[in-house]
Amino acid sequence: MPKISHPIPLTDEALELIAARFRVLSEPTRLKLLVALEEGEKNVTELVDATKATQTNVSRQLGILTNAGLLARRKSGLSVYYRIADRGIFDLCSHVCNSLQKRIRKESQIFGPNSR
Amino acid sequence: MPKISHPIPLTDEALELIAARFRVLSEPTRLKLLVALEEGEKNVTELVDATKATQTNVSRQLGILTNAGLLARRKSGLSVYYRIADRGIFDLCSHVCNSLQKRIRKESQIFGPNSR
DNA sequence: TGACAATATGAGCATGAGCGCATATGGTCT
DNA sequence: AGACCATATGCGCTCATGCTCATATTGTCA
Repeated sequence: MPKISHPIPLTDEALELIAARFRVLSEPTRLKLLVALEEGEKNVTELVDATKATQTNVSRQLGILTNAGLLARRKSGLSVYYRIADRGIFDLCSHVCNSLQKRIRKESQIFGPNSR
Repeated sequence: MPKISHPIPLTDEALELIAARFRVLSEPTRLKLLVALEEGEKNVTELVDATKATQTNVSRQLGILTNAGLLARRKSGLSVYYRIADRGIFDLCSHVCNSLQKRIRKESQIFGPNSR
């Protein structure tokens, strides 16, 4: 079992920052916004339509994502357009997806390969 | 801007699961436990020492990590040994670290390379 | 079996986060 | 300026979560 050498020493403060980043990604509404923005930038109204959330909530979550550095804002007339600022998050998501799939496969084996 | 084709369709339920996984990783205490276990398995008492948290809290967080599938348990006499069950989390963490470093570098540029 | 050690768990408290309502802010057009 | 639209924000409610104290559970050993 090789010990991973971290690029950064994992002090309490570093762990705090990492946890904060994960926390930003830990809400379905915010993930939904990120997914909606994957195809390209959208304004708030479009995002409200895409996510079926209220305008208030969408604005709030966009704010959180933006000052976490995940989104960027661009104002144009009355509208504000948001876009992904850190595409690395999609890597994160697909890693998580793989891990979840692996786990689900493993769990379904417990009930036998040909159950239900 | 290429559209990423997700291995899994990102339904609301899928996003819920992904968010839940991120939520598990969004607490410094739990991250500290994962880091402590990176070098190899440890029992609860050792983890209490390593993290300076209370025994109650360590047990609780270990429980959460375990039934998220990130840790595995092994009982031996009075002790219970925990180990990393999904080493992919360290990839996740280093991705986040890189992303955070990039961001910090970018922000410090705003104040000029020779500020402070 | 009884004493003891390691771990887990129930109850309660305090804090934080998501959400909606109403309203504020900032921009456009006539 | 005034009406109107898109977005942001203060306030309050509710629910989830982390934490601790006390206690239960499980295993060991004399």
